Amino acid sequence: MAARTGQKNPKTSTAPTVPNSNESNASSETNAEDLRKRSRLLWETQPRPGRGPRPMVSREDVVQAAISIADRDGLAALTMQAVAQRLGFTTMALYRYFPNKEALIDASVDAALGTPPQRSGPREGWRKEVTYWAHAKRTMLCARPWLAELPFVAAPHGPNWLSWHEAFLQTIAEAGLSPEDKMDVLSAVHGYVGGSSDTAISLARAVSRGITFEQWAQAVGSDLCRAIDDPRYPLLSAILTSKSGGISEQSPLPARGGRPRTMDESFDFGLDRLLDGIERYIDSLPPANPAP
Amino acid sequence: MAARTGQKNPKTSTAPTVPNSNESNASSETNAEDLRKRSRLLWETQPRPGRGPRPMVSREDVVQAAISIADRDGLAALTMQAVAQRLGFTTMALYRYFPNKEALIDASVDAALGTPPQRSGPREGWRKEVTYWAHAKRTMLCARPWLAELPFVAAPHGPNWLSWHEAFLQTIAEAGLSPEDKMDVLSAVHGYVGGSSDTAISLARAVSRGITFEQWAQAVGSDLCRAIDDPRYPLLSAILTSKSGGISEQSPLPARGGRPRTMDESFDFGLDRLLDGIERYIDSLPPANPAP
DNA sequence: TCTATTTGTGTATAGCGTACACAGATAAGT
DNA sequence: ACTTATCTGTGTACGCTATACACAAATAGA
Repeated sequence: MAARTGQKNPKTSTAPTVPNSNESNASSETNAEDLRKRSRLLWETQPRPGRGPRPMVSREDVVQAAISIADRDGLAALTMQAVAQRLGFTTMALYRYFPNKEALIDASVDAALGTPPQRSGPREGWRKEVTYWAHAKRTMLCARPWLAELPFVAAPHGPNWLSWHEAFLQTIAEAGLSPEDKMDVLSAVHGYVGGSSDTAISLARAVSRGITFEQWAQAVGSDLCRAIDDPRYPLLSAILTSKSGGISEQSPLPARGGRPRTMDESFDFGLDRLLDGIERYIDSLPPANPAP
Repeated sequence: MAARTGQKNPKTSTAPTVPNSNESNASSETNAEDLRKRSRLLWETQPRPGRGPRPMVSREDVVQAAISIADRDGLAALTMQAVAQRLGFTTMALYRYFPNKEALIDASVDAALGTPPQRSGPREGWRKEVTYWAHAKRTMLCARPWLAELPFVAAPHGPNWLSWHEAFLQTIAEAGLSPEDKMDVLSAVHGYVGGSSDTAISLARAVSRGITFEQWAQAVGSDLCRAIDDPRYPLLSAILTSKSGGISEQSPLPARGGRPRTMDESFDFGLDRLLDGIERYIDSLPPANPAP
């Protein structure tokens, strides 16, 4: 139901070129309507064609082709022509499956997110479960570094995106938080994981393009090291010269305790701090009614 | 010094089209060299021309033109032609200032970051100082939502980027952390702020394009609300139906305490948890030698 | 069987980043 | 002052992108 809108020629809603005025690009309501349309395309499945010839592939196949291109060569290589070629199609044939590239990418992103790994063993405490979730998410992001490259922002949230949220809510289901606090804890961890994985993602992408770890580390490190002896950055300079002068083998800087912290350990350090704070908050809550 | 490399025609290092093989796109070492070149362009100032006519504008002017375009119309509007037109130039004239668009964007990003606001009053505790820093960073990101739109990742870190790091190190200078821990605390807060500002940034961009808060909230909320009554998302569904069935006026969900939490308050909630955890870590450290 | 509808194709277009050659302007060396 | 090497901005051109549009073949309901 609600499959056919009656309108014949929807006149794709991308910016209509506006040849006269290049100042007013906010087409008043069109943009908000756009968001709704994108979301609809992600969620609704078209109700079976009817009359014409069978499509040669499924939308799922198109998405898989797009993903495998992005996986191999990065987001820049993900062009309509590349996808079409991989499917043995003309470029324009793709527009029978998705109305534009944005819609194809929306679908590819959600498919690429995948679903979080199913925890099968016995349930452990919320803290361990959250840590598993965070690691799984980070691993997923690093496995598909092109997701972080997306220039399309505020993409609609598809089924898989929601499934990651659902999985997180499972991890803290028994922690005794209010519904609102659950959502805010989710936002906090979700935000931390996304934001703190940038470096690891950048490394993953570099490696997937044939750059060695050493080359990457040297490039990133040499940026930082420009601070050394620059009077604008006395504290940074002091830290960088305090032990090893630059990026060490494993991580930007060694940790207290002698052994250098790896990049993953730095991530876990921050995650542990955040979870410490959440734990303290949970402990501070009045013990409500401890039902079962 | 080190200004002229002697090489005449550097033969710009973008992918050389590779007409025969479209499989090997990792030009072995070229990519790592690229990173270095980008960094150099960001940091080194060309040593004054010599012989020819005076440039009509400065590199700074070009960057300002680029920023004002992105500020007004978003990253997609930032084209070489638009920048040139705003300066009264031909498109190709820009290539006398920056070797390619990527370099112009690198410079624009760093300039757009700006420097963190100078704290003039008396120094307060590290925790308050870190909070100020986080708010300043979040405000800056929301003021320039196109920064989050950047498809170019792993951009080199310029002077302003470092200045934000330096400012953070000031906030925790007296907290008694080891150099390594300082860097990891910095990474954690930096990551949290960046990752947790996504929603606010998305809103800022929508608003700057003429979408009202209500329209935006409805679009984002309706995505979430697809979870309701979907058997795949029982927990999410329960939360969404527990109080207000969707996104409220202020924030995704109301907070415990009756009044709904605003989006900014949700951000602060997560930040406070993280800082609680950091505080606990600091308190757990052996008191070393309390010098002054 | 007829016919409405849909698929994949072919062709065309506007806009993008940018390579290249050139004319005029400028300063260094004479 | 004159020459000349060098740098600036311009004009033109190219390949690539997303995608609008018209069409032929294929299919299913009438």
